[in-house]
Amino acid sequence: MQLSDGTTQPPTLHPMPFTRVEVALLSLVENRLCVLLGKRQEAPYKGRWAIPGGVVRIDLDADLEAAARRVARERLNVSLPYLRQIGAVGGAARDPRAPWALSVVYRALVDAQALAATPGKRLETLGWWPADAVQEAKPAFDHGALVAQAVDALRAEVDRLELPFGFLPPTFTLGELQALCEALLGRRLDKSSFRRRLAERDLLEPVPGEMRTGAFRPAQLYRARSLTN
DNA sequence: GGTAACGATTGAGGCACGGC
DNA sequence: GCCGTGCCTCAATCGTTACC
Repeated sequence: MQLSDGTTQPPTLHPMPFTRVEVALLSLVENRLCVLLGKRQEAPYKGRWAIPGGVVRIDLDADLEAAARRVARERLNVSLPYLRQIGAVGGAARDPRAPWALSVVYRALVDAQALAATPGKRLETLGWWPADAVQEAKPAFDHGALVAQAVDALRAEVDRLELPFGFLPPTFTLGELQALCEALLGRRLDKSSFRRRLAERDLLEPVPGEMRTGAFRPAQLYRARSLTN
């Protein structure tokens, strides 16, 4: 192999891992946190559900995130707005195609309706599975554990009030924000504590003169302070 | 038919209390 | 002290009912 300084790389002395990226796409579907799985067209695990993933291609991918974005395009026919790396998993028993497989796992929270993903390369169909019941899909490889990691990471962020403002509408009421967080966390939140923590972190600002009118008392509309600075 | 009174509902906020 | 829980009050609106 020719290196950038003109020298030639000697043959490797050590076996290298089978290196992949996996992308866990999360969304709220009917107010439940769900993960997008694709049904595999090819062995191994033909016909089983898995999170979209693919091999890192050093001839195509400038870095790991670029690899994840390419995989999302190829498998789902979508461009993802943002990705966050969860971490990496590796081991000898992870993938029957290789003696040792390494996966770098990314996640993204997306609007399932707006995403409009369609099955791409090596996928028969796509489906949104409830994140808390993903084991019922009998996911291929160790993808059940990877989904659990992605869900835990997202919920830990929401718990810390690192809110997914890119996932929210431009303006929202405190009730709508709390409902969204509760749906992502899969549990109810105390209104008083939630609002006090929001106020302490100074995350939101009221939109002057903007109220959400309905059958009852109009609610104040807010927007993310971070989006306006 | 028009109007007032009342209850139900929901958003917003406050406060006391207990566990850690 | 911090945080969650539970309960309360106040505001605003809608629907129902009673009264004129």
